[in-house]
Amino acid sequence: MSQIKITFPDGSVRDFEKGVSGYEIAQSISPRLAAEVLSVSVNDELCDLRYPIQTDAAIKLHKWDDDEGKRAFWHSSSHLMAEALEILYPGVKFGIGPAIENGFYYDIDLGDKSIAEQDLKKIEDKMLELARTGESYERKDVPKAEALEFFKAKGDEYKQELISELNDGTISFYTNGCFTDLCRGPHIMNTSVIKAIKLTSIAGAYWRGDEKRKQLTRIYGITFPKKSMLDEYLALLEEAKKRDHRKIGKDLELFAFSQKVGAGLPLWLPRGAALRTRLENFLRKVQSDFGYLPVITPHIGMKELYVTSGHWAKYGADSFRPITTPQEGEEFLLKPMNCPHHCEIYKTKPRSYKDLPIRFAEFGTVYRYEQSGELHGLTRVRGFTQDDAHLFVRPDQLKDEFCKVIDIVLYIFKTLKFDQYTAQVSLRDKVDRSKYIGSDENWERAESAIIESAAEKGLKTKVEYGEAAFYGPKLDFMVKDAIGRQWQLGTIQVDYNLPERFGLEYVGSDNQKHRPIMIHRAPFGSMERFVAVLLEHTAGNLPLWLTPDQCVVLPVGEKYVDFAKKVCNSLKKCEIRTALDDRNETIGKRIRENELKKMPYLLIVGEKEMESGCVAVRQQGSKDLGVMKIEEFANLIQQKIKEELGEGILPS
RNA sequence: GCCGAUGUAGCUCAGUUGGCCAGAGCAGCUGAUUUGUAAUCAGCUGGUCGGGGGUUCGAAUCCCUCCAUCGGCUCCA
Repeated sequence: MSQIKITFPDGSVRDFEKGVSGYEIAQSISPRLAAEVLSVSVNDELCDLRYPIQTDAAIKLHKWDDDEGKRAFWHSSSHLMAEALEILYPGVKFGIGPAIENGFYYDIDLGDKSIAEQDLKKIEDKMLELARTGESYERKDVPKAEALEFFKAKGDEYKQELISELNDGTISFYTNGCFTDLCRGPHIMNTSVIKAIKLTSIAGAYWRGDEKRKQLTRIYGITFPKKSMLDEYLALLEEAKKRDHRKIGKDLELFAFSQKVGAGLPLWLPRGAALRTRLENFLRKVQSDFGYLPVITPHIGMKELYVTSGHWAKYGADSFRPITTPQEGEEFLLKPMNCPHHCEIYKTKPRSYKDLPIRFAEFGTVYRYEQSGELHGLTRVRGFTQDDAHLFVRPDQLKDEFCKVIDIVLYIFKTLKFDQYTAQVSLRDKVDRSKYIGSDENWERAESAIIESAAEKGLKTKVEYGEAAFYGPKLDFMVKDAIGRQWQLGTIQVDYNLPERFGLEYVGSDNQKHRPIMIHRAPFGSMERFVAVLLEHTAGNLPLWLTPDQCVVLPVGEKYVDFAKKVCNSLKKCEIRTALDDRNETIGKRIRENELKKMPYLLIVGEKEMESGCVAVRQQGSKDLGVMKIEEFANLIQQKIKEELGEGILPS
């Protein structure tokens, strides 16, 4: 009997019989591990636990705690759901059914039947019933012809399409109970470990993500090896809902929407407007230090402007319709972006190489007719304000300027404690180049400028193809919301195309005309989306420098109102945003309400405080900081704000 | 735009199978109370049940349609 050497993640090596499976290895270590293990990596390749290992190998056993373990568990759960569906809806056809970040889904075609949310319980029950029988997941390698034949006989054209794109010899089937699926695997050993099941939602999803093809029914679900884990997960979702910026925005009176004004057109309420203005001023200061020149441009522009920029051809049909005038044939567009206006500012006079880089900045409000189903709170709206700027640079300045923009984005993220961001390099689609304008040569220059700048700044980036803007590649900064959805915030783009289309020029030291390169950039992305994500991150407990009110003074009773007013005035003199709550309510009620409004500090004043010229300080979240002099409290706030804002940033 | 769901007072929600003038708590208003660290008491006001159309003797409740919102898909200059 020949032996093979198995290396474990800790570096230890043990001998096993040739053909040993991951499951048997787990068993040899401990029965408990064998019970918990879900999949195995053999030489970094994910495998079934039953897979016989024939040569020396490094292995890693995956349990629930590993992403790989969860994936096998959820992927197997999607097959279990498919089996239940096949039993409950005979003749159902299957698209794809992968594991996702939280759970799994399966895309199905029910023909002329349909499925509604109330049917999910029935499917869950069937799944549980099947899971309890402990069906095993059996793998079988299948020749392509046989695989095609199988799904042809079954009448499932989706699987046939998938198989037709695979190479013969790489095709495998998995069977659990009466359900057999085309699948690469790996899967868990059997269904008995699936103890808790929740089918979460139904959605339409286009076959292969193509809106021109048939829409299938997608069923989302999640499963767990323990009932208590499902309960915890559901509780977590409930918690996340409390952080939803739409709820916080309403509760704290930051913004609102009105059907009459129109969907996706946010109304900033006084407290929200104050918050947003502070964010804008924060960035204005940084930009001023970095040599940006504020400009202001109108909210509309001639249609011709966008024909020149190429936006009309690309987006015209799906935009707000042009505005007409009493003048025959005259058409204006609500501006969907600021770049063309800024190009025209660049062109107001001849530019020398000595003038560059030129950086025009504007908090520019733009309007885009987003699809109705896409609107979402403040994160996806039809009217929003970009913290926009366009940098016109010489080729030799491109990388340095790009890096300085990265510095600004990272400074903002650091100040607001966004430490969980992804830097995404958004490039052209590898195959389909038809949706982009400009020469390959310019695109390649732009793409390498981004990649090199990101590398120079030591950014860990993820490259995504097909995510570029139509006129150029981007470096996008993505941040997640309360329930894990990714949103693009900051964006930096290199553009050789618009300068060409607008005929932008500068005179070089050689007295010849040259074309500048444009950098489009918006570190927040948009004020709306940034505020939304900020609210979800902080659960509405904004940093002190941003909150509408920093503290509120609560006189214990009528006799102390005058003193409370004095306290307010002294704090206002120290530029501390102070509110007074002298309503005829009990102190307990006023404390409760101000806590719910997320007021950072409550200053309670009564007899003792009045005599000693002090305030009793209570920090949001029931923390008693004791009694202190008014100046002492003012210092505390000012100190805290300094800490929040840090050292600031200047160009290096 | 597509699939699924939801829409009752400013907010959170009752109103199960169609049937007397549509309810509660909070908020608001009036009055009493003048308060020491998360809800003082009493009274009052407030809704063409998302809009429109239909079925019916009768509609918040059933049907159609439009709008908005929520979860996805597609899209995102």
